[in-house]
Amino acid sequence: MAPFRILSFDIECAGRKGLFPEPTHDPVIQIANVVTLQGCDLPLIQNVMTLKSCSPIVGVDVMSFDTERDVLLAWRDFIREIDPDIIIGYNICKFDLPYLLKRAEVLKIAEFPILGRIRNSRVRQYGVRKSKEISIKGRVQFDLLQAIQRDYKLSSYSLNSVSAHFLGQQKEDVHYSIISDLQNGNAETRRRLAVYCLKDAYLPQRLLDKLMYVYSSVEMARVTGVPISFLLSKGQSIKVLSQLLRKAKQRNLVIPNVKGQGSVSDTFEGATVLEAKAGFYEKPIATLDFASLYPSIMMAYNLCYCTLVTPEDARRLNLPPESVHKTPSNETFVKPDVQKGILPEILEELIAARKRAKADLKEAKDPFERAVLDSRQLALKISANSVYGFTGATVGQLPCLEISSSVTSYGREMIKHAKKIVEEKFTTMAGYEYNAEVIYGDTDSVMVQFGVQTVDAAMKLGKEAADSISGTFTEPIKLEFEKVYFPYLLITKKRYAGLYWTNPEMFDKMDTKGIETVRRDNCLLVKNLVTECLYKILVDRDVPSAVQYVKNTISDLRKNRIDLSLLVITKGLTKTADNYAVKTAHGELAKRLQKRVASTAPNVGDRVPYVIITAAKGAKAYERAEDPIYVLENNIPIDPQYYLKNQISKPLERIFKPILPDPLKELFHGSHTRAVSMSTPSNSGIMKFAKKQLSCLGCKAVISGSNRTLCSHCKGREAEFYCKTVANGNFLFLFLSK
DNA sequence: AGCTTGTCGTCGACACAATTATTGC
DNA sequence: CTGCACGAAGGAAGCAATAATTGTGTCGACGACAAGCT
Repeated sequence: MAPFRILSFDIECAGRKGLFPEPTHDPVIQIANVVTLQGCDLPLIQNVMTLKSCSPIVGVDVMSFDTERDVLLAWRDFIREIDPDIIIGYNICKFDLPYLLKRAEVLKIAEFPILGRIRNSRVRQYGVRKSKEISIKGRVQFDLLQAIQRDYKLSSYSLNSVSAHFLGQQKEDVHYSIISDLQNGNAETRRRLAVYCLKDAYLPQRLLDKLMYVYSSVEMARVTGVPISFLLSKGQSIKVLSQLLRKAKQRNLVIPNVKGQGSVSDTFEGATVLEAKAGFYEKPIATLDFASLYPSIMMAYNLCYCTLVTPEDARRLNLPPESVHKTPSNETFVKPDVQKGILPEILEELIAARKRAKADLKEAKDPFERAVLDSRQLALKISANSVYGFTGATVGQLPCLEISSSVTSYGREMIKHAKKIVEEKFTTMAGYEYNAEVIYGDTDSVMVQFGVQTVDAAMKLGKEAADSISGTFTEPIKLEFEKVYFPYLLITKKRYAGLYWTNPEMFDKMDTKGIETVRRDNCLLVKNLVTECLYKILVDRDVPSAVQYVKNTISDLRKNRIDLSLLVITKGLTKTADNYAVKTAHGELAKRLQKRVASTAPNVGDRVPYVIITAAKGAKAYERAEDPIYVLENNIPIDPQYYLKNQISKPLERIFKPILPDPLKELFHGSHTRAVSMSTPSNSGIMKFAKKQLSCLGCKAVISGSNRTLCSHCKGREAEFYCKTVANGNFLFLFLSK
């Protein structure tokens, strides 16, 4: 099969100065395209289509046009000539594509939206208000923003920060307010804009390649039987439904349409989380996991829509007890010899295929092949796990709480059973050296302290326990020994940290769950501080050094020596400010920003970055939240006390609690807490750089006057250089959205 | 006039429930 | 292949758990103030 042709593109629009471009008013001024073949590193074609003249760029085909109409039509012709299989970009499905269509409509270019592969098929836009869906027949659209938002949890999803995260490189950020200036300048400034635009087309291609999206998407589409476009535009349930339909057709069964069947609004009981015996464990903790718990339960007990026996069915059919399973939630399902379920069959296939993929993965040496196989096994795992969720989705296509509540009820029994067996079997009475103790467990796992001192011994006992307990369950339910934590810091349910060992020689990594280190709603300062402390405690086993590190950080914070970027907190905006029942910092800030500059204000679904500034005593946090860039620009003082009290003290207290007798006293009381100063961020490193630079930030010429950042030549391009400078300072990308 | 006493409002501390965001599995 | 009439549609995995913050209510301390007493 010929390799896919992939087109990555980005458009720039001239907005009225400082505002987001409106497709009804503001023209498309540049389109950058990068064409690659799947599997090839070098771009096949790189070009830029611009309005008005533009200086040449080495290696790039720069095409200048007199009218916007010519630019759009040139792009249409380019698409038809290149005939790409996949069209990608960043936020193309919500911005670039609808914008182009709208412009063509405004300019009355009826012949523009003929981009598909079916002759004369027009590009169609579905949905008027909220969801814009554009169909280009025969070509797959793949929006990297959507993909990354779906697959990765990041603090910011700007192309800049995403590129920094995955590719280790940043783009040249051009402030939205100067795009018009660059366009209205000369051929040279338009060249600058073109380079920027081209980079925005190039980065999505790099991301697609690096994250192996083509492989994983094709695999996922293949195993679940949905089009690739569904993977980004629709949820999990469509995949399960697709598999169900596929299987049902083979069996000559029909699936009822139950959607209009009133509101099944009640919820069902989920999994058991064992009580966490909090503490710092300096003995190895073995972790036993049920492999694919919920799928194996559904297979073991033949749970399916077509095996469920309702009370009426039971009366009518009068089934003998030996041909049914009675679940702990008191539902009845027939055994496979009466009727084999569709869901177990789907799951069997998915799991068998995943096993093959894993085996292939082990064999594979070539990195390219490994990438394919790894994404394949991952796709199968995800598919298997979402089958249970589908049956419990009361607002979904085919809810069946009898199945989902049965699954969880079996799960609850099994984790309790596993705990009981471990604690009954591994005792001094039975000839073992120590009494084993289950210190924690969540849904499908038990953490066992066998009492032994070495990782090796814990592994041996773990394997023994897993094997003997597996034997007490129905096939294919299996308890596996997975890893050893040593040492292990258990804080509460769902929050712990430890060194993760899979072989007795060396630990694999430091693993943290639920703690501030893995949460996105903390500032970087807290995240870094907690990570560093845990590292010192768990890896170095040096508590005094961790304490000293905390003290130094507190001292720096008090003296305002912490970079502002480390103090930025981000939270997702889930609804508009008016719809919040209680006022929230990010919600109120979003409301204020909306009033300030509506075009750049955060929307629902965006993450809102903010810092806490000083204010009158007793002021609520939501009154003190402020946009980090606004804080920088206006030299507003931040509130170190807030960060000390509300951000870093509690998380540190929780971590040190099992280790130090009186953590608050040890960490927060002492000479390092005395040096209080109320300086503004202008004293911090980053702004010193920006304000007091003696050479011009634009052209690096030395400036004679003292209070200027730009020489007379570069005056007037402040915003552009501001962006560049801050981006180079490894700073702005952390929170500059859009 | 100077003191005592009672009332009233304010403030801070604290407990508690509700809301919100996020993660674990 | 094109044009027209007609009908349908939107669209969604789950629960358990922690922690921060807001909002509300209660309680006690404290000071201001006025009235009354010596």
